Amino acid sequence: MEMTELCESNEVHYDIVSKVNMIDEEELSDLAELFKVFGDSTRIKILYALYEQEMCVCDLAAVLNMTISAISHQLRILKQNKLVRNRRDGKSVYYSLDDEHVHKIIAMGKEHIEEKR
Amino acid sequence: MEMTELCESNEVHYDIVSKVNMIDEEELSDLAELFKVFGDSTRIKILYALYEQEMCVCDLAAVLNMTISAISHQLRILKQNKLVRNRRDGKSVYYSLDDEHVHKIIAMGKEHIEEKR
DNA sequence: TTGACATTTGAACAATTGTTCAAATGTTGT
DNA sequence: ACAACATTTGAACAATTGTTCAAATGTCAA
Repeated sequence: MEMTELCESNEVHYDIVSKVNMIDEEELSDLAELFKVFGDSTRIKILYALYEQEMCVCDLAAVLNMTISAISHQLRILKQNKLVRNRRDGKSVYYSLDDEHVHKIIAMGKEHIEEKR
Repeated sequence: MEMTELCESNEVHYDIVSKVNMIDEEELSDLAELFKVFGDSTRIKILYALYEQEMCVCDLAAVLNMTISAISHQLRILKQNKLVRNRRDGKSVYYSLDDEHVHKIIAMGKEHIEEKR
Protein backbone atom coordinates (compact mmCIF):
# COMPACT_ATOMS: atom_id res chain seq x y z
CA MET A 1 0.00 0.00 0.00
CA GLU A 2 2.85 2.38 0.60
CA MET A 3 6.62 1.83 0.72
CA THR A 4 8.20 4.69 -1.09
CA GLU A 5 11.12 4.75 1.32
CA LEU A 6 14.41 5.29 -0.41
CA CYS A 7 15.08 2.25 -2.54
CA GLU A 8 14.74 -0.47 0.01
CA SER A 9 11.92 -2.16 -1.84
CA ASN A 10 12.81 -1.48 -5.45
CA GLU A 11 15.67 -3.12 -7.19
CA VAL A 12 18.53 -0.73 -7.89
CA HIS A 13 20.52 -1.25 -11.06
CA TYR A 14 23.93 -1.20 -9.45
CA ASP A 15 25.81 -1.46 -12.71
CA ILE A 16 24.21 1.81 -13.75
CA VAL A 17 24.39 3.59 -10.42
CA SER A 18 28.05 2.77 -9.92
CA LYS A 19 28.92 4.61 -13.13
CA VAL A 20 27.68 7.90 -11.76
CA ASN A 21 30.35 10.00 -10.14
CA MET A 22 28.18 12.38 -8.24
CA ILE A 23 29.72 15.82 -8.36
CA ASP A 24 30.44 17.70 -5.18
CA GLU A 25 27.03 18.21 -3.61
CA GLU A 26 27.97 21.65 -2.37
CA GLU A 27 28.95 22.82 -5.81
CA LEU A 28 25.64 21.67 -7.22
CA SER A 29 23.79 23.52 -4.47
CA ASP A 30 25.71 26.68 -5.29
CA LEU A 31 24.68 26.25 -8.88
CA ALA A 32 21.04 25.85 -7.89
CA GLU A 33 21.31 29.02 -5.81
CA LEU A 34 22.61 30.90 -8.81
CA PHE A 35 19.80 29.74 -11.06
CA LYS A 36 17.29 30.57 -8.35
CA VAL A 37 18.35 34.19 -8.74
CA PHE A 38 17.47 34.09 -12.43
CA GLY A 39 14.24 32.29 -11.62
CA ASP A 40 12.17 35.32 -10.74
CA SER A 41 10.49 37.49 -13.34
CA THR A 42 11.24 40.76 -11.59
CA ARG A 43 14.95 39.99 -11.40
CA ILE A 44 15.08 38.79 -14.99
CA LYS A 45 13.40 41.99 -16.11
CA ILE A 46 15.88 44.05 -14.15
CA LEU A 47 18.78 42.21 -15.76
CA TYR A 48 17.29 42.65 -19.20
CA ALA A 49 16.76 46.35 -18.67
CA LEU A 50 20.31 46.81 -17.40
CA TYR A 51 21.60 44.87 -20.35
CA GLU A 52 20.71 47.80 -22.55
CA GLN A 53 21.48 50.66 -20.24
CA GLU A 54 22.92 51.50 -16.84
CA MET A 55 20.11 52.83 -14.63
CA CYS A 56 19.31 54.09 -11.17
CA VAL A 57 16.75 52.46 -8.86
CA CYS A 58 14.07 54.96 -9.67
CA ASP A 59 14.50 54.49 -13.42
CA LEU A 60 14.16 50.74 -13.04
CA ALA A 61 11.01 51.23 -10.99
CA ALA A 62 9.61 53.36 -13.80
CA VAL A 63 10.55 50.88 -16.53
CA LEU A 64 9.11 47.89 -14.65
CA ASN A 65 6.21 49.83 -13.16
CA MET A 66 6.96 48.63 -9.66
CA THR A 67 7.70 50.28 -6.33
CA ILE A 68 11.19 51.52 -5.61
CA SER A 69 11.31 49.38 -2.51
CA ALA A 70 10.53 46.17 -4.39
CA ILE A 71 13.21 46.96 -6.95
CA SER A 72 15.74 47.80 -4.27
CA HIS A 73 15.16 44.51 -2.48
CA GLN A 74 15.75 42.58 -5.68
CA LEU A 75 18.82 44.61 -6.60
CA ARG A 76 20.28 43.64 -3.27
CA ILE A 77 19.92 39.96 -4.14
CA LEU A 78 21.41 40.51 -7.59
CA LYS A 79 24.33 42.34 -6.07
CA GLN A 80 24.97 39.67 -3.44
CA ASN A 81 25.21 37.19 -6.27
CA LYS A 82 27.58 39.42 -8.24
CA LEU A 83 25.21 39.79 -11.14
CA VAL A 84 25.05 43.58 -10.90
CA ARG A 85 27.31 46.25 -9.49
CA ASN A 86 26.54 49.85 -8.55
CA ARG A 87 28.12 53.26 -8.33
CA ARG A 88 26.84 56.29 -6.54
CA ASP A 89 26.62 59.61 -8.37
CA GLY A 90 25.24 62.25 -6.06
CA LYS A 91 21.90 61.19 -4.73
CA SER A 92 21.40 58.48 -7.33
CA VAL A 93 22.84 54.97 -7.31
CA TYR A 94 23.41 53.54 -10.77
CA TYR A 95 23.30 49.82 -11.39
CA SER A 96 24.83 47.86 -14.26
CA LEU A 97 25.51 44.24 -15.17
CA ASP A 98 28.53 42.78 -13.45
CA ASP A 99 29.80 40.50 -16.18
CA GLU A 100 29.03 39.03 -19.56
CA HIS A 101 28.07 35.67 -18.12
CA VAL A 102 24.71 37.10 -17.18
CA HIS A 103 24.35 37.81 -20.82
CA LYS A 104 25.33 34.34 -21.98
CA ILE A 105 23.16 32.57 -19.45
CA ILE A 106 20.07 34.51 -20.48
CA ALA A 107 20.80 34.00 -24.17
CA MET A 108 21.07 30.26 -23.63
CA GLY A 109 17.77 30.13 -21.80
CA LYS A 110 16.04 32.12 -24.52
CA GLU A 111 17.39 29.74 -27.11
CA HIS A 112 15.96 26.78 -25.21
CA ILE A 113 12.51 28.33 -24.93
CA GLU A 114 12.35 29.32 -28.58
CA GLU A 115 13.47 25.90 -29.76
CA LYS A 116 10.90 24.06 -27.69
CA ARG A 117 8.00 26.30 -28.57
CA MET B 1 8.47 59.52 6.14
CA GLU B 2 7.42 57.02 3.51
CA MET B 3 6.57 57.47 -0.17
CA THR B 4 8.05 54.57 -2.03
CA GLU B 5 5.17 54.53 -4.47
CA LEU B 6 6.32 53.87 -7.99
CA CYS B 7 8.34 56.86 -9.10
CA GLU B 8 5.92 59.62 -8.36
CA SER B 9 8.28 61.29 -5.94
CA ASN B 10 11.68 60.55 -7.44
CA GLU B 11 12.90 62.12 -10.59
CA VAL B 12 13.04 59.64 -13.47
CA HIS B 13 15.83 60.09 -16.01
CA TYR B 14 13.62 60.00 -19.06
CA ASP B 15 16.50 60.19 -21.51
CA ILE B 16 17.76 56.91 -20.05
CA VAL B 17 14.44 55.20 -19.60
CA SER B 18 13.28 55.97 -23.12
CA LYS B 19 16.25 54.05 -24.52
CA VAL B 20 15.08 50.80 -22.98
CA ASN B 21 12.97 48.69 -25.28
CA MET B 22 11.48 46.38 -22.74
CA ILE B 23 11.25 42.90 -24.17
CA ASP B 24 7.97 41.07 -24.28
CA GLU B 25 7.02 40.65 -20.63
CA GLU B 26 5.61 37.23 -21.26
CA GLU B 27 8.79 35.97 -22.83
CA LEU B 28 10.79 37.16 -19.84
CA SER B 29 8.40 35.41 -17.49
CA ASP B 30 8.81 32.18 -19.45
CA LEU B 31 12.54 32.58 -19.10
CA ALA B 32 12.23 33.05 -15.36
CA GLU B 33 10.08 29.93 -15.19
CA LEU B 34 12.77 27.96 -16.98
CA PHE B 35 15.49 29.12 -14.63
CA LYS B 36 13.28 28.40 -11.66
CA VAL B 37 13.41 24.76 -12.70
CA PHE B 38 17.20 24.78 -12.50
CA GLY B 39 17.03 26.66 -9.21
CA ASP B 40 16.48 23.67 -6.96
CA SER B 41 19.30 21.48 -5.75
CA THR B 42 17.37 18.23 -6.11
CA ARG B 43 16.53 18.96 -9.73
CA ILE B 44 20.07 20.08 -10.53
CA LYS B 45 21.41 16.87 -9.03
CA ILE B 46 19.00 14.81 -11.08
CA LEU B 47 20.08 16.58 -14.26
CA TYR B 48 23.72 16.08 -13.40
CA ALA B 49 23.23 12.41 -12.72
CA LEU B 50 21.32 11.92 -15.96
CA TYR B 51 24.03 13.77 -17.81
CA GLU B 52 26.28 10.81 -17.27
CA GLN B 53 23.82 8.00 -17.56
CA GLU B 54 20.19 7.20 -18.35
CA MET B 55 18.51 5.97 -15.17
CA CYS B 56 15.22 4.80 -13.71
CA VAL B 57 13.45 6.51 -10.83
CA CYS B 58 14.68 4.02 -8.29
CA ASP B 59 18.30 4.40 -9.39
CA LEU B 60 18.07 8.17 -9.06
CA ALA B 61 16.62 7.77 -5.59
CA ALA B 62 19.60 5.58 -4.68
CA VAL B 63 22.15 8.00 -6.15
CA LEU B 64 20.64 11.05 -4.45
CA ASN B 65 19.67 9.20 -1.29
CA MET B 66 16.10 10.46 -1.41
CA THR B 67 12.66 8.86 -1.51
CA ILE B 68 11.29 7.60 -4.80
CA SER B 69 8.26 9.81 -4.39
CA ALA B 70 10.31 12.98 -4.00
CA ILE B 71 12.34 12.10 -7.11
CA SER B 72 9.22 11.29 -9.09
CA HIS B 73 7.63 14.62 -8.25
CA GLN B 74 10.71 16.47 -9.44
CA LEU B 75 11.02 14.38 -12.60
CA ARG B 76 7.50 15.41 -13.43
CA ILE B 77 8.50 19.08 -13.30
CA LEU B 78 11.61 18.42 -15.37
CA LYS B 79 9.54 16.59 -17.95
CA GLN B 80 6.89 19.30 -18.14
CA ASN B 81 9.69 21.72 -18.94
CA LYS B 82 11.14 19.41 -21.59
CA LEU B 83 14.42 19.01 -19.78
CA VAL B 84 14.14 15.23 -19.52
CA ARG B 85 12.27 12.55 -21.45
CA ASN B 86 11.42 9.00 -20.45
CA ARG B 87 10.85 5.59 -21.91
CA ARG B 88 9.27 2.61 -20.26
CA ASP B 89 11.03 -0.74 -20.32
CA GLY B 90 8.95 -3.32 -18.53
CA LYS B 91 8.28 -2.19 -15.00
CA SER B 92 10.97 0.47 -15.01
CA VAL B 93 10.77 3.97 -16.48
CA TYR B 94 14.10 5.30 -17.69
CA TYR B 95 14.82 9.01 -17.76
CA SER B 96 17.40 10.86 -19.83
CA LEU B 97 18.24 14.46 -20.71
CA ASP B 98 16.05 15.92 -23.41
CA ASP B 99 18.55 18.13 -25.20
CA GLU B 100 22.04 19.52 -25.07
CA HIS B 101 20.85 22.93 -23.92
CA VAL B 102 20.51 21.57 -20.42
CA HIS B 103 24.15 20.79 -20.71
CA LYS B 104 25.17 24.22 -21.94
CA ILE B 105 23.12 26.07 -19.38
CA ILE B 106 24.66 24.17 -16.49
CA ALA B 107 28.16 24.60 -17.88
CA MET B 108 27.64 28.34 -18.11
CA GLY B 109 26.44 28.56 -14.55
CA LYS B 110 29.40 26.55 -13.29
CA GLU B 111 31.74 28.86 -15.12
CA HIS B 112 30.18 31.87 -13.44
CA ILE B 113 30.50 30.38 -9.98
CA GLU B 114 34.09 29.33 -10.45
CA GLU B 115 35.10 32.69 -11.83
CA LYS B 116 33.55 34.61 -8.96
CA ARG B 117 34.91 32.38 -6.23
C1' DT C 1 -6.89 -13.10 -11.86
C1' DT C 2 -3.75 -12.68 -8.38
C1' DG C 3 0.48 -11.03 -6.20
C1' DA C 4 4.76 -8.57 -6.45
C1' DC C 5 7.29 -4.90 -8.18
C1' DA C 6 7.80 0.07 -10.09
C1' DT C 7 6.12 4.45 -10.52
C1' DT C 8 2.78 8.15 -10.15
C1' DT C 9 -0.37 11.06 -7.85
C1' DG C 10 -2.98 14.03 -4.36
C1' DA C 11 -3.36 16.15 0.00
C1' DA C 12 -1.11 18.16 3.83
C1' DC C 13 2.62 20.33 6.09
C1' DA C 14 6.53 23.22 7.08
C1' DA C 15 9.69 26.29 5.00
C1' DT C 16 10.93 29.82 1.78
C1' DT C 17 9.99 33.84 -0.96
C1' DG C 18 8.37 38.51 -3.06
C1' DT C 19 5.97 42.53 -2.06
C1' DT C 20 4.25 46.16 0.85
C1' DC C 21 4.46 49.43 4.42
C1' DA C 22 6.86 52.22 7.50
C1' DA C 23 10.91 53.98 9.06
C1' DA C 24 15.93 54.73 8.70
C1' DT C 25 20.07 56.15 6.21
C1' DG C 26 22.67 58.74 2.93
C1' DT C 27 23.45 62.91 -0.10
C1' DT C 28 23.15 67.65 -1.68
C1' DG C 29 22.18 72.57 -1.58
C1' DT C 30 20.82 76.42 1.19
C1' DA D 1 21.75 72.53 10.79
C1' DC D 2 17.89 71.93 7.94
C1' DA D 3 14.81 70.42 4.23
C1' DA D 4 14.25 67.78 0.11
C1' DC D 5 15.44 64.02 -2.60
C1' DA D 6 17.11 59.02 -3.34
C1' DT D 7 17.80 54.67 -1.66
C1' DT D 8 17.98 51.02 1.79
C1' DT D 9 16.26 48.23 5.37
C1' DG D 10 13.27 45.35 8.64
C1' DA D 11 9.02 43.34 9.87
C1' DA D 12 4.82 41.37 8.38
C1' DC D 13 1.89 39.18 5.17
C1' DA D 14 0.16 36.21 1.55
C1' DA D 15 1.58 33.06 -1.87
C1' DT D 16 4.47 29.45 -3.59
C1' DT D 17 7.27 25.40 -3.08
C1' DG D 18 9.53 20.69 -1.81
C1' DT D 19 8.91 16.75 0.82
C1' DT D 20 6.32 13.20 3.10
C1' DC D 21 2.70 9.97 3.60
C1' DA D 22 -0.84 7.26 1.83
C1' DA D 23 -3.17 5.52 -1.86
C1' DA D 24 -3.72 4.65 -6.85
C1' DT D 25 -2.05 3.13 -11.29
C1' DG D 26 0.66 0.39 -14.42
C1' DT D 27 3.37 -3.83 -15.72
C1' DC D 28 4.66 -8.54 -15.66
C1' DA D 29 4.77 -13.51 -14.51
C1' DA D 30 2.51 -17.45 -12.72
